[in-house]
Amino acid sequence: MSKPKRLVRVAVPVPLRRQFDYSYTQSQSPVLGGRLLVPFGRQEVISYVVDFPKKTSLSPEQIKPIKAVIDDKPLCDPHLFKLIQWAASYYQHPIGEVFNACLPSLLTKGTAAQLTPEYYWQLTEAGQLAVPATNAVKQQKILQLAKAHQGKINAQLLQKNSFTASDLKKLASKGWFEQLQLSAQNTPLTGNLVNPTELEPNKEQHQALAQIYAKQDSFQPFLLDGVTSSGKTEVYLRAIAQQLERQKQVLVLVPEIGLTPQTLSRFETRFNCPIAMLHSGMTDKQRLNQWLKTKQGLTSIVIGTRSALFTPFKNLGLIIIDEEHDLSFKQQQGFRYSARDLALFRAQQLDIPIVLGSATPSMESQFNVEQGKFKRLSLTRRAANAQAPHSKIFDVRQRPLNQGISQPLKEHIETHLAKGQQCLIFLNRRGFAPSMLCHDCGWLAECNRCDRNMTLHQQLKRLHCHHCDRQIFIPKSCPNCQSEQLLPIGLGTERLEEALKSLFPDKQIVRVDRDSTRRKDAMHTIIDEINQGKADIIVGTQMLAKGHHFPNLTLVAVIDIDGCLFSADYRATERTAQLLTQVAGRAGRGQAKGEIIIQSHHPDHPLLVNLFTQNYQELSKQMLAERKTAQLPPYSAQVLIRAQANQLEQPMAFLQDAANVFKQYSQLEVYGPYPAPMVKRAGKMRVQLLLQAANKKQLQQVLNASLEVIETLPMAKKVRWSIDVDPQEVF
DNA sequence: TCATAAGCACAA
DNA sequence: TGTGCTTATGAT
Repeated sequence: MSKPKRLVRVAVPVPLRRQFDYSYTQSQSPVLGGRLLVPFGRQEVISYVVDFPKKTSLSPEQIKPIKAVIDDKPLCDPHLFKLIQWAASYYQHPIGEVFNACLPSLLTKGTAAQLTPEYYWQLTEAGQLAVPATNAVKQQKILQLAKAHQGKINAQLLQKNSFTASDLKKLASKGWFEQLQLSAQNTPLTGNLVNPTELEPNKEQHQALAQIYAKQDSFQPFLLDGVTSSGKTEVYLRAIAQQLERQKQVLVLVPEIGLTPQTLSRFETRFNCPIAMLHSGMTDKQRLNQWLKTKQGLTSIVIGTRSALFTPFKNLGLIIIDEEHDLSFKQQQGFRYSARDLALFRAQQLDIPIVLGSATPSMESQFNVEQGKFKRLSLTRRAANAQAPHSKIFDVRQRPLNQGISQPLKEHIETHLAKGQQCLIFLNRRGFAPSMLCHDCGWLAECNRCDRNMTLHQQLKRLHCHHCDRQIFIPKSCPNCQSEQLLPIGLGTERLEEALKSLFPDKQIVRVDRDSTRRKDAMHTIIDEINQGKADIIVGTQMLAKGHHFPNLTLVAVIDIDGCLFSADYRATERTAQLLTQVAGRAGRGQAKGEIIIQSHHPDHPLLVNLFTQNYQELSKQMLAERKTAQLPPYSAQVLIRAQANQLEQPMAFLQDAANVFKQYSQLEVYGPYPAPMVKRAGKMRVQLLLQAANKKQLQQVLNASLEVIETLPMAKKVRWSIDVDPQEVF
């Protein structure tokens, strides 16, 4: 008889929908939601405690003892722990991988969950008076930097100005600086957290706030539906202020590219409290520190992109989701969660209000308003003196286009420029040209690993596949017939910029796309330049569509939207309408009236006509009605099973087997399997299977019952497959 | 005949 | 997913 063992059930970060049991000794004390080091196969891995089972179906000799306990206190509070478990089950994703995706990367590697002290450098009296040698340029610059910041240089400032700690250590050895510890505990969380403001909310903002205030202690989702420049941010700031005064913390989620410096500085000037801004330039250590501080209640506001949703809070009082319609809230690979939807779960659990803001609300949120789950708060008036812009569709059929620009558009640009105003030319295609063609034999530059053309980047002198990242030098001659007549095909932002430079030789033209803003801080610099009036014409991709505020920008021109008007995906209309509305919203945010011009070969297309004779709000009512008639989400629920392998036959066969399993459930509609919109990507052949049920609950039931069977299908091991609950791109 | 690549099973 | 074992391929 073996004596009963102490058992612990853990989640291991492997793609297995299974949990594993280990034993531990009396001297070890693992905690729920804490980490363990366990032997796993031939390795040792970090794993997460999810349960302490009384008994197990395994025989005692199968159970290995744990190697070590890493945390003596839980990493996740019970709420976060429950959120993670719920998310793993809802998105049908292995729970160990979910833990890994939710925690700061240092914690997944086993780093202790302890705040490491942060240091800063303080300029000494000797440093104040120090005069470095004339050739010691770096020393001079560091001293200048210190003097510009009250003698204090912290790690961020150091990094931002590309100095290193060893530079400072050298100066410290001269006695010019001393290193001091920044104590987290001394940051004030009481007293005057909110700085006064002279901005008075208008009537609509007032009404919205009154409703939010009224629900300060209970779960209530609000859809803050406000046209561009109607002052959504001011509503956020005041709603936050109210929670701060009650000693509560606030979580603000923003889209990936929406972290505009302007919005951030508004937060910083308004609040006199520690704000954790989780941005991409942060080191892993800084991230962990902000995470730990927030958990201990040492920060008041957390602003971050989708993964910030999983920050633990001591006392969370409000969640805000800015630009809630934005696709970047849905992770598109691995653990495919929607931060917006999980935020709702979190708010419900904590019984706190949540505000989803957008000028172009998603169909899902409007549906929730319709169902009475969300309360709509409308802001219809543009702030201050801003007038609604005037919009026109230019029919470019049979008209000559000079690099995509029609003569009337050129004249409109001239008119605005003549008044000293700025123009934004929008083209959602980066690079010089979408492809390259041989004039003699018709050869086209295609990616050999994907079903797409390679984009021509003239500046980088490369052909670049935007789908698999393959890059090659531009060939001098055609690989097929050796002709040197290789021509760019189509129009990208690089080429448009070049064309505008020759059309308006005496004007300043800047380009804003992923390529021109790749360098660190480049975005910031460019935005500053635009606001200082150093740019007359701005060429940009959707990067510029959101959130930016350029007071002197009066003309927005959309060069080529035709490609977005026809798509098999039912969500394409919604996305195009959102994009156009957001881009249009950049015009006329200052005193002068704005103008929007859309060039199209389909000027009678219902989407364009409806968008401009009505507005997004009206159009979205129609779109919602169409979804209802067709029983498409949000009036139904979908899951997409994706599979890929080297040959098309394998994922096809697997998904056919899977489809046969799913077809046994009468609640389901099964569509497919069918080849993915881009069949070949990065050398893999991709196939998908779409499942639809009347609602999310039914879909969950079927998935829970059927995935065990799917996993054991013989083909399941031969292909790489994944589950996408509430998919964003179906066709 | 050896060396490397591809396929496969398994994890408590 | 990472590992190690087995099998296939192929160059010399």
